[in-house]
Amino acid sequence: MNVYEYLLSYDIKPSVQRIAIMDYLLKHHTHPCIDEIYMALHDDIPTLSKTTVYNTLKLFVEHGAAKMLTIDERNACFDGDTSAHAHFQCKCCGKIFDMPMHINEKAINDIADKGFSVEEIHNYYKGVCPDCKKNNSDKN
Amino acid sequence: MNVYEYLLSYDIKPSVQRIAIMDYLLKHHTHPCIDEIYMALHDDIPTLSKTTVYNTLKLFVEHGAAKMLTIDERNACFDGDTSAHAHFQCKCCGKIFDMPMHINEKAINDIADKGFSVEEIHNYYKGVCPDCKKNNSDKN
DNA sequence: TTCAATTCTGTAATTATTACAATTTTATTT
DNA sequence: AAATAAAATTGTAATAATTACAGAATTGAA
Repeated sequence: MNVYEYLLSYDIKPSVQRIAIMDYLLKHHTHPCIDEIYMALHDDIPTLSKTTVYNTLKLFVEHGAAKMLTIDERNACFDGDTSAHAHFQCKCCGKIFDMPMHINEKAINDIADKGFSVEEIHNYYKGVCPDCKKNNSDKN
Repeated sequence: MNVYEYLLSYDIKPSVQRIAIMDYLLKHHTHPCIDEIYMALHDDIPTLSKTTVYNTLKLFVEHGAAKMLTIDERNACFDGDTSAHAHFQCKCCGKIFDMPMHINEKAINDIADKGFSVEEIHNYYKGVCPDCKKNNSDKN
């Protein structure tokens, strides 16, 4: 399935901009922020507006085609991988990595039993990634 | 232990402002944002500056006396309860509730085995709280 | 009491995000 | 194919959260 059809499957009308943004999300697992996407696509689509990137990602999230991450304190990041998975952000380089998510059914049930409707599960870790650990030890 | 000693135990020099802010955090489990704290303390300390609230919370987080939550998309929230626990934010009213955290030792070990140093575990849910569920059904 | 260090304050600057009106593009109807 | 309507995009301006910073106030030590 190409990106055009992929967007249609989420009830999103494909446009040049939307296809380019979704394509970027699907091909780059860097959990990009608005600016990363905007700058990356600016070469191909010089008329692209940052407002369009904002609007488009909001649309994607509303239609379930992307997820917004509020892991980074500075600004929102976006993930084209909508499957259940956890994340790890390196405090040193800021990169966000994908990690497997182990859903605890009992924990969810306990919350539901208290009368809460659970719609989203967020799970992430912070620490230092292997690369930064290596680089830091090299300095000594 | 009073708040004065509590701050000292985290190597934080107590001042009128710091004591008031930590006291607010310890007594209110609402996961307040900067503005909530600022407005709540403004009556008692009319000279309080919002910059001081920012600086103080940053200091608390650095010393481990408070945790910053980036659950709410609008602005950062703060938690004086530094024990390991999860959260639930209601998409309707925005309130953040405390939930028990079930740490999955195996998941942490798997991440560590990949060469990552895990320093923080974040776990939260989003959905609708019991009160909002009730209010929404009342409208029908 | 004097001096130095720390803390606090208020304003200005910065940055991310949103609002909105005008323009462009796309789809539909005649 | 031209005219019309609807939707999407753009760019600028506004908003809001956060940070930078310099001066004032407070604290602690000599």
